[in-house]
Amino acid sequence: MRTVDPKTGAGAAPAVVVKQRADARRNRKRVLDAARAQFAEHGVEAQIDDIARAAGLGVGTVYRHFPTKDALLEALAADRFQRLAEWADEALAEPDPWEAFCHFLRRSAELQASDRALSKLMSERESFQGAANEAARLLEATQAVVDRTQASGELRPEITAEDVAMLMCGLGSSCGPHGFAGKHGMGWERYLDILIAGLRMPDRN
Amino acid sequence: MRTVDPKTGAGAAPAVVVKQRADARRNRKRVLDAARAQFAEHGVEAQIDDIARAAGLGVGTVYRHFPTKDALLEALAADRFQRLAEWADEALAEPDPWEAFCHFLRRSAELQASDRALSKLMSERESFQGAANEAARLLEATQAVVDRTQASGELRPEITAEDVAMLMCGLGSSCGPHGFAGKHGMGWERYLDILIAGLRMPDRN
DNA sequence: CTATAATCGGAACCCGAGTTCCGGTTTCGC
DNA sequence: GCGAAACCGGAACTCGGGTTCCGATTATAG
Repeated sequence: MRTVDPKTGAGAAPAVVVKQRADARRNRKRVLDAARAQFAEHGVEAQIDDIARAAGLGVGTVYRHFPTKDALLEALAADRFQRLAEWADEALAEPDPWEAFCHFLRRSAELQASDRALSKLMSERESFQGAANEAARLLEATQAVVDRTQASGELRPEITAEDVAMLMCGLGSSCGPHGFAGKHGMGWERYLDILIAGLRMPDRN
Repeated sequence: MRTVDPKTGAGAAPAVVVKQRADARRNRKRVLDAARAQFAEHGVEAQIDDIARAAGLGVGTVYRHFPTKDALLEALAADRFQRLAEWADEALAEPDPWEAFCHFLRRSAELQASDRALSKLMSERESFQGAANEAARLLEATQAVVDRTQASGELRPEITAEDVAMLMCGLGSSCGPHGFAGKHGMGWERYLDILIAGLRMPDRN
């Protein structure tokens, strides 16, 4: 029987998964779900043991599916990037460019602020080895939204997708549950409002 | 001989330091300097051993002056907060309120972006036990600058000192040497420009 | 100069968290 | 059903990094 290299399987492409036992597939999902929750709540310092317990499994099982803590993190990151990229695509389909742009930012901000680990990963990790493709795709999709909004004359022309990513990273770190804003009972909305005002063409504000 | 409780001595108030041997005083400063450099470069995960080596001292010496890694971090944080607060005070003395406000932000941003540990501390730490006073003073001083700038009609009226702090925390995490911006070769200037535009009264942009 | 106490250095200790290992269990093709 | 191949659980291992300890060293009072 051909087995799947866990390293590859842990990445994103669900393409070549060959013949995995039913319980294994089920448990992989459990691990992923538990890990997402734990990382979101405790940040990257969430412990594998806790993830395993939350998933109702042993640590060994976690490690069989994801050879390393980093691999697990990357798998989740890839997931997130993918979702964000989808949202960017959806924004392209909305009628009003500026509205779409804001909506995209709003959804992203909400996601970022609710997940302590993700923002840290995005703003701190040296590279997203396992999620590099997804990250690139997200940036691309974001650029499309930026371009469209600029074409409508509502967004400053010098803004790039990288700027948006950078700003959203900042939002994640300072508005997350353990960030400065979180500690002072402020929401990410304030941050986003200021940011959006800064991005918009001066004559439209 | 009355000895100084290291815990107290490690804080900020240099008031009651009674009779410390000259070499001890000298070494304390060395530790502080080395720690500042190491933390700035490597973030909070800089190691005590490395700090000691950089200071040309043994680890024991470091621990005699600062009973814990956290205490050391707090001492440095207090320092930083104090400097920032001074800058805020200086801003109050500059003639043009808006210029002064921007200058203050610019200096702060530069400091934040150059120090990996500081921004993490500010945006992530549960509480600044040892630096709580300094943090409060900084917030107060910042509020004064904000008030003055708002009075001049150049800064949006709903902005608070907390907003400014939150935004600068975000800048620190995403524009530091290891943040998103740093990895993409972007500077903190872009971030700050957008931010300032978002803070300014719409009719002045 | 000498005594004494503060200070220094760094090897050793400790502990937490990621990772490995292997006997027992479950699934699936025949 | 049956047996082999996967898979599971969780105790045990490893290792890095903060912290402690104590004999050697050095500064200061008298």
